[in-house]
Amino acid sequence: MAGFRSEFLRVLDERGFIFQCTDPAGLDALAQAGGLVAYVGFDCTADALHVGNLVSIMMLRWLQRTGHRPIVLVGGGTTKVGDPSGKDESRRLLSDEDIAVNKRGILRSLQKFLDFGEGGALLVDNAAWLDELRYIPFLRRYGRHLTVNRMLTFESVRQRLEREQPLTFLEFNYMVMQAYDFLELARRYGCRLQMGGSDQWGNIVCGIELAHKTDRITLYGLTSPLITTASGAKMGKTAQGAVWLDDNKVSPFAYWQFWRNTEDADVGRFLRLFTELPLDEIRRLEALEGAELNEAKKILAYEATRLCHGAEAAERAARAARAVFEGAGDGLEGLPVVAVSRARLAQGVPVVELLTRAGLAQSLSEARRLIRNGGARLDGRKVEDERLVVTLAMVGAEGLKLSAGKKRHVLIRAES
RNA sequence: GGAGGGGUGGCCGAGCGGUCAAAGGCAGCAGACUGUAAAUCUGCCGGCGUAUGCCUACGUAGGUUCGAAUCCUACCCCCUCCA
Repeated sequence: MAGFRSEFLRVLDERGFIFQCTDPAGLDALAQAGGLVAYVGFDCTADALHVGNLVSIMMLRWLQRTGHRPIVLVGGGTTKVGDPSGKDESRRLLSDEDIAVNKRGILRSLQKFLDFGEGGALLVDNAAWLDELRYIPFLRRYGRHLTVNRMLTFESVRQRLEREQPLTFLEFNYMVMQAYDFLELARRYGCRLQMGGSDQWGNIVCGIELAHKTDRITLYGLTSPLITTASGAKMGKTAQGAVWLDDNKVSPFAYWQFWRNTEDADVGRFLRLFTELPLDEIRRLEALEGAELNEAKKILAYEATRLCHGAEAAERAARAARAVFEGAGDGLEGLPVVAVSRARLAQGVPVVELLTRAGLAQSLSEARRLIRNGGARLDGRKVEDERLVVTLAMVGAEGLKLSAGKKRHVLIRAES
């Protein structure tokens, strides 16, 4: 599918964003003409986005950078229905309040990547039209164009049926809602393209077909490959769950570390997808071998963190990493800080409690185990006694580095 | 509506009156080896805890028993077949 003429598709293609496209040539021409409006939908099930959403976000970012207009559709309405594509069990239904909170968080995550200023990216909530949809008129107008035969062939549905897991009518309607969203966005904002992960293909196509039948307009769909790590794990899921793009949930230091720990085989691919470095630079970096490749990982970590948290935070994270892992300089202030009151420290705080508070262990028992396994350290020295009590003097003015294993570190600070 | 099967720790999955905080696998955490990689090996892996100690847990609620994840009753949920 080489030879795109529009900058937008060329970039996406070269960087590995394209999995399927309904009509590459047609879309290319449209993009070439300029002023393309495209959207990606995010559901509202959490109060932030995570690394798993990053591919879509980067596609929107490139869209904007190459002179087009991104629309972010949050599923305030569809979240009330629940996407069956996840193939797990039905999702829990959220209240309006949850959804409102989540929407704000999602916007917060996105603002770092997209410009929502005048004439820029648009944030739209499909509750605007879905909430007041009237059943009979809707069925008469759109239901006639959608055949169950067709819908049953979609992957998301087929999987459920084959696995003999229940698929409720409510969920079955998800794709209808999403199809209608596309149509509605086309009407309201002239949106012509929907992008998403490869699991969204069926839903996207459904919208394209609907729009063609009702409004006789041609819409386009573009999906990105499902990103897994070289060893097959789903991207962006780690120990504590998702790697969030929100610095309140995942510190810039932890975010930087996430990228730094990329598997060798993924470095090139991730540089293309998750940074904006020029391709020849990336080719040079991914050609590095053995331990040299670590340099590429640091650059990946820096660039990815910069996009998400800004240059300054990325810098601090990089410095903290150098201090912690290479013993170079004092960049410890870049570590996530856990503040403990002076008064508390004056009385003495058990290390196990500190470990738990710092999020390095989930319970006191786990903290204890960590110590028994020899994984807990204070300023680099192994904690031998699980009953150890940390005092104000130990923390000092500089703070005290508390570590769980080689990779998780936190700075304990006294606070008045 | 009828008949049958099933609900066990984050997931899968054994257990079917005591020796069960519950085999095994996956995931996770830590240690060793390395390059903050991968692979491999070792340990840990409900909570509280100085503790051979206590608490919570095998769908829910009761009951039988010295003792129940295991037996009985009711209820809820899921699946299969029949109508």
